[in-house]
Amino acid sequence: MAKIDFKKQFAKATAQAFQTVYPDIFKKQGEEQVFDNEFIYENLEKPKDPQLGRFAFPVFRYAKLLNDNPNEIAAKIAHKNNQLIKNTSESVPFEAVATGGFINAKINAEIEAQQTLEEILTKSSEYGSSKKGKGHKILVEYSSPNIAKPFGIGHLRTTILGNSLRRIFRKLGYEAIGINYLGDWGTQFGKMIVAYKKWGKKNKNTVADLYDLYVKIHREAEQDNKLNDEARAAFKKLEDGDKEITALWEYFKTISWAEFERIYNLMDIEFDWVTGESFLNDKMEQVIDRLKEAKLTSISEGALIVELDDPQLPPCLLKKADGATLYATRDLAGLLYRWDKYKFDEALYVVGSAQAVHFKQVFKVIDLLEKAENIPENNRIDGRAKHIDFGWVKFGDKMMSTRQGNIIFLEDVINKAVALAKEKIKEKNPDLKNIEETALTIGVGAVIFSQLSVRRQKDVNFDWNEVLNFEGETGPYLQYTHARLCSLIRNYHEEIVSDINYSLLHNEEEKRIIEHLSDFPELVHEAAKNYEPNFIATYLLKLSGAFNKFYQRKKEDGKIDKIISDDKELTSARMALVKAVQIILKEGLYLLGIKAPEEM
RNA sequence: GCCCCCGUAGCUCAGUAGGAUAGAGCGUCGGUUUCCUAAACCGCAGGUCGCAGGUUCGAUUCCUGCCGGGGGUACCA
Repeated sequence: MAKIDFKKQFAKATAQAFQTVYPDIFKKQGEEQVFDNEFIYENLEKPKDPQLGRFAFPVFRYAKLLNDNPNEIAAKIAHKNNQLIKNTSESVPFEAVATGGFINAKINAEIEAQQTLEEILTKSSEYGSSKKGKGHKILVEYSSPNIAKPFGIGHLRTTILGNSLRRIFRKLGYEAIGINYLGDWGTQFGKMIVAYKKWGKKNKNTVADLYDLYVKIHREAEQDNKLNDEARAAFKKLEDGDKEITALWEYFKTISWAEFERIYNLMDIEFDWVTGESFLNDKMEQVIDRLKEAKLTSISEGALIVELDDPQLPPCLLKKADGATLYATRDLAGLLYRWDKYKFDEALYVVGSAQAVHFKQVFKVIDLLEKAENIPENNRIDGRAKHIDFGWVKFGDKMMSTRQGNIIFLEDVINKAVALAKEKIKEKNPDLKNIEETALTIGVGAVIFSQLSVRRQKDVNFDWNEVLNFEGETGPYLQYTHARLCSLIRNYHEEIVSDINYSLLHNEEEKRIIEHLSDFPELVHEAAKNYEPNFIATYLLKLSGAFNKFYQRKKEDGKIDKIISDDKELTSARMALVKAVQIILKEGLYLLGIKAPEEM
């Protein structure tokens, strides 16, 4: 059976109906396109109440044009629509129903159920995958913690967002390359070196020790300006390749990376390329030369700058008055390097919104450079690089700031969440085999989900009670639902097949679930288009809610209408649905970076 | 000063390329289990969608102004 695209069929039939009912509409110059099936397809929406139908088309806009009132238009079109569809197909895919000024399409639920479940059970986790991105390269830079600073929850958001985006784009066939761009260079290392020489322990330093030094020197420097001078001098030495200073810097890096790696392993965060700002040390001068040759640079107050022809943007600083480079210089060199190396279609920077101006400057400089060098438009970076910004993580109404020491260590958060998960398991499922591993999965799942349950650009409050809550709209809730589904599959000792009696899945609860399942592919596209993993998080909550409702539905006698019953035909139909939900829930969680336990 | 983001139920958030009575979770109160995992489900209560205009058949959604919160605004990242 060829797959029916209900949406397209409905749009097409509606367009035809318009032309049949109002044959003179084409006499109106310039209005034709609003009656063609593409326009209608694009303007289809979901009815508020799913009982009204699967798609809806509002006709208010036509009232003036057709000189008729919306209710009449909807009624006439719906009527004609039904006539047309009955004449053209054997099995009726949908029924058009006029409600007010809307034409609602009640689609044939049995056909949709069959199409959807057959496809999911056949493709399994590949359902919703596509080849859309085939041949396209997309770089995703995320996490990028700073050496010598602890991995705080401030870095949690970029890490989780980027990791998820990488997986989402891969699902759509893109070659997505995750980049961890470590903050391993810059004047703060001058401060670190001075602090370490003054107060540091000789051995067995942890990141926490280094961080104490970092906070201390920031405080001291506020009182004593000489420290800042010393720090600048130290950083200059580092840039000049001083042996002793470089060894210290390497030492800081080793300590830090050990901690970062431990956290990435705990959280199952993946990268394809781990690099750092220092990687660009020998690549900045050539970029500066290019900019000079393009006559874009100038000296202002002793600093080397690029003036941007935008009154909204301050000039981009390439070199400070003391000759040291800045992070914009490094990002410029980095972007040009990545362009040479990858020829990407898109380069995403998953970085907090505080750096919006910085990225605007960097992208603007690139734009000016490419124009000045007359690079052909199809070979330009311009427009391909994007700042994927996100809001702050606040704690007790304060912004997290590593400089002020107002920070929560991510590892503490994970440890607490895992410990709590362990407690819950012992309380609820003490016989569980791999308690340690499951507790880790759940604890980490809770932490990850806490960052994805809010839209990117909003600030999030870090609230222990919320992160450590495993009930309601949380990661563990989704995981629990998944475990439940797996439990059903275990208890059903027969093979799950898609060759079932689809008419048995006719109740509202089952229909809602199938509708959600059928929406999944489009949803993944939307998430990618908006760089917004939260779409998937919200979707999974709805899917899980719909399933749990079905799972605990009661019969008329007040008892649970069990999925596995003596009615073999019914059970086999329901189990096909169960399996499909399990597949999608697991896949959706994977896209968020969360593991789906089979038992918990 | 200028620029950007945010302002939806007591709290945390969905909903926004305009559309049909604005939805969840947490918290309060009440109910459901001789157990297909109650980390669940059902119900009650809770809203001038910051305020005021404008565009529109229709605005939480778009535009303007204002109020409130946050961020940014050349030698930090």
